[in-house]
Amino acid sequence: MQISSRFTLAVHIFACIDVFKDEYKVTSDFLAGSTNVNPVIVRKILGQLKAAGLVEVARGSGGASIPKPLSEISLLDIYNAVACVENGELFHFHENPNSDCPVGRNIHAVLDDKLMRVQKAMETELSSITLEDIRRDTKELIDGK
Amino acid sequence: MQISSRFTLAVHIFACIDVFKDEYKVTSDFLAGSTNVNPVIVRKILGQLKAAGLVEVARGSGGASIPKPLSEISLLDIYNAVACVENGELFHFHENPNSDCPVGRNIHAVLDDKLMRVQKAMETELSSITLEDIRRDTKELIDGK
DNA sequence: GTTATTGTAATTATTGACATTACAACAAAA
DNA sequence: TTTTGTTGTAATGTCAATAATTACAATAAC
Repeated sequence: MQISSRFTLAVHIFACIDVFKDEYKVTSDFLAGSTNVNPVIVRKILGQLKAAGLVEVARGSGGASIPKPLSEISLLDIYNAVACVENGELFHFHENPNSDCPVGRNIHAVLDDKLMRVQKAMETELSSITLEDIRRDTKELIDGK
Repeated sequence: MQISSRFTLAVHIFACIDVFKDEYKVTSDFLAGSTNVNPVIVRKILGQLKAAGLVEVARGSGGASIPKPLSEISLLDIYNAVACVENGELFHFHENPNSDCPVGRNIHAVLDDKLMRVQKAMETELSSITLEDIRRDTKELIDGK
């Protein structure tokens, strides 16, 4: 299975909020229009980002905003906020290896640290990219430089 | 979503084949016993590993074996063989960003290379671990050192 | 108060994972 | 050559996650 599109959606949402913050009120309907997903899905993602303190959402009056510098929000923050993997574990281990078998009894101990290393490598790379990078590259493309 | 347990299952299967190769005929039923998953699932995984040239399976007479040195089979080889992610793409991108929106039109171009970097970081780490590492650590635990 | 919007529940469709039953194809031993 | 054990594969079922959609109460500004 792939990592849920909630993640790329969330990044798209951040890019929109930043790009359009001065021109429009960036509502869930507006964001649904740009991402082409249902407004309710957008609101769920905004809810998760809000719970992580990464966005502010104006109830009633409407509109989302980003309450801190883009350089302080990494793709890892977003990845964690939208909870793409259960328990934060990238690999799904088969549930009940047979403990009566020498291999089944030890497979977890053998594999766990290695899988963790792989996961950390991925998360480290995610944490090295921030929304400021996204903003810069998006602006460059939009301005057609 | 997490990466399918087919991956950890496959590694478990390799460990079993190696550990028990001299004592038992390692059949799909035997492997099903150690992993605690259905023998048909084991056969499907063995089929994928066989297609990738990572195992040999004796039709009729039964039993699986590993046709090359453990040090030449990496976790990345296994990961690719069992096809845990579609198209080899770790991240599922939302399908139809609105091309009438400056952000929707450019989000792919902005994100693709960054996501690829993250994916490569993970795959590089996977490729640095081989079945020889698994064999060594498994043996150490089984022998109680 | 009217209006626009958010937060959330409920329902549905679709997809992948994994389990399970069943059986033909196959290979080796009796 | 029949018997036995095994593989490969199809068909079916269950379960969980994703995502779309409808509906509506709670909220905030005008």
